[in-house]
Amino acid sequence: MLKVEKYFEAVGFTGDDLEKILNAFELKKFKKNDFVVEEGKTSRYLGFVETGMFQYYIVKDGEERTNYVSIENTFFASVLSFISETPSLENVKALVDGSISMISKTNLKMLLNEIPAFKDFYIGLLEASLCGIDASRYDLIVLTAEQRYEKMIINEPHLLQQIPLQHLASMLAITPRHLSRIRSKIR
Amino acid sequence: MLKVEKYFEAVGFTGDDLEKILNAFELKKFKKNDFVVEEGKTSRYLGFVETGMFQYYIVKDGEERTNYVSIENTFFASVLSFISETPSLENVKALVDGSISMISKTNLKMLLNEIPAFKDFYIGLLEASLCGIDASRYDLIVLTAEQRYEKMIINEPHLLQQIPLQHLASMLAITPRHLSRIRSKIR
DNA sequence: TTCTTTTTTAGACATTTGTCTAGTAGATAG
DNA sequence: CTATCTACTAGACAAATGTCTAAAAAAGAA
Repeated sequence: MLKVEKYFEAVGFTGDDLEKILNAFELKKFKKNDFVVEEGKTSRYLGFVETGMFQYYIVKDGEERTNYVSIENTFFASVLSFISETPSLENVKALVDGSISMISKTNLKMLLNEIPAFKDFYIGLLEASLCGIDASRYDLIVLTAEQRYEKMIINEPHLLQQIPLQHLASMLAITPRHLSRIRSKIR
Repeated sequence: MLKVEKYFEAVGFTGDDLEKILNAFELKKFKKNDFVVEEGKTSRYLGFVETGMFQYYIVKDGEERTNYVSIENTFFASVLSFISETPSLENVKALVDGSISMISKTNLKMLLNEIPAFKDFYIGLLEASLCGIDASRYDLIVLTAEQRYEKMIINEPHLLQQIPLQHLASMLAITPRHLSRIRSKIR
């Protein structure tokens, strides 16, 4: 059973509605380093991570700068591209083998029109995303790099264990060199 | 005529719906340095700036750190507080005398339930906010302080003329000292 | 295992940014 | 007009962070 199914059940969808929702998704598999979204191409899909981890990053001066990493049981999209239908500024690629339940923008609109409760679900999803990204931006402004790292240890310990430090560094908006310094200081 | 009325007309609302929407808002006036939202208090209002400018900031180590400044004809809220109904981390205060059309969360929910098209409007508002804040976070990670300042000159020249540099500095996530340095370098 | 590649650490030094402080200019109040 | 306050600039120095480089450690492949 797909995780996306459990998710929508837990949110309260049943019967025909649930079936219609699940039919709107399709499962796609990715091998390590496969691209889900490529810079310059418009991404018309919203994804729900079934398995694996997916890294968002942009290439700046030849280097990968990671914005975020999505893990199992979460929705994700290349926000700007998906919403405004413009070429994506960022890449999304699989950090390990994994799979994503994806829904096209067309199907999403169909669900929004046909299932009233789905609109409320989508509003909730947008609101939660807004809170998450607002809090993240807030941290970038208010906290020091060291404080952001400590917060990551507490709030996202799974990332620490699974993701190369170089990627974590750019999520913290610092260089790997500096993260190494912070780590040696803290221990 | 209130700007919020023009706004909802332009978005396509008419007749009873428009009237119902406008009745849900109430106009509040603020004098310079009045608080719209206070840290620690839950903010249950969404606002539409009619006149003036309103500064969001948090107090860190006794200093004001500005997150954003809202100007005329834009919606705003203390996002985290409004959506998740938790005490606000930030203050919002009037930089000059001004007025805001405000709608309570209760009234917002009422409109969402009673006017189907209002749900679509709200989805659009959330999507636009998400794009805006995502782009802003992106800039904080990818651009240097100098590049962020140059972008502000191009995209938000009105801020430059109206807002004290100390506030602009913290919007750029730097100190006034450093902004002064950047300004003298660029000219 | 052994070889190879990737990840992580860290030294040395450069650059960026912050802190503290003071001075100047402009605004405002009396 | 004078005194006071606020905004802005800037010098001197300190702290934070980046760059370049190399080596150790860990992970993966043969």
